[in-house]
Amino acid sequence: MLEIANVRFDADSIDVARALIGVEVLVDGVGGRIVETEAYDASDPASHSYGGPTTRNAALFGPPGHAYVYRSYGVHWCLNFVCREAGHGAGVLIRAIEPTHGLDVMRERRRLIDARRLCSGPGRLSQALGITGAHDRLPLDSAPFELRPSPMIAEILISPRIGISKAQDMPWRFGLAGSRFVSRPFK
DNA sequence: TTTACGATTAACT
DNA sequence: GTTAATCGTAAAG
Repeated sequence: MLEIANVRFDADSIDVARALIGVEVLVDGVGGRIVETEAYDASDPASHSYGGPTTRNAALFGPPGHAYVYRSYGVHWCLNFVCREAGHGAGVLIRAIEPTHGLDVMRERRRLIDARRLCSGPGRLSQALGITGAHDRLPLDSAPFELRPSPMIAEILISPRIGISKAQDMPWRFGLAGSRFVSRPFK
C-alpha cells in the first residue's frame, strides 16, 4: 500500500483528487493547503498520458506518489501527483492551494502581495512554491516535498475541468467548499 | 527543419 | 467581464 499523508496514491485519479483536498503540501517548507485539484487518466483524451508515454509525460507512467511537472503554454510550470500504479499514466493536477507557510518567500517569488491570488492557479502555485522541471519525477514522501494530512473533514465541491478543449463535460475538478483561494468559483 | 497547438496568465475595459 | 502574448512540445514534411 502506498500512502502519504493519509492519501492512497495507488487509487484512481478521481479518488486521489478528492482525497487531496485539505492536505497540506510544502516544498522546502513553503506551501499551504490544497483547495483545488483535477483528475486525469490515461483513458482521458484531455490527459497528457492519452496515447501512451512520450519524453515529456514519462513521469506519469512512473511509480505513483511521485511528482509530474510539465510546462504549460510554453510558459508556466504545472504540478501533478502521479497515482494508480506504475505504467498506467494517471495523475492529479494541483490547481490551487491556500498559502499557509512561507508567505514572504512566495510574495517575493511572485512579486505580489495579495495572498488570495498568490497560489490560485496551477502556474501561479508552481511559481510561488518554486516548482520547476527539476522537480519532475521526485518522490512526494521525501525532501524537498512534504505532505501533511488534512486537519479536517473537507467538504468537497465538484465541477467540470477548466482550460481544456476535450472531454470538457467530465466532472473531474474538485474544490474545498467555501475557499476563497480557488482559481475560479464553483457553481 | 517547420509548424500548429495549448491542463494559462496578465493586462486590459 | 474581455483579449492578446507566450514558447516548449510533438508531429508532420
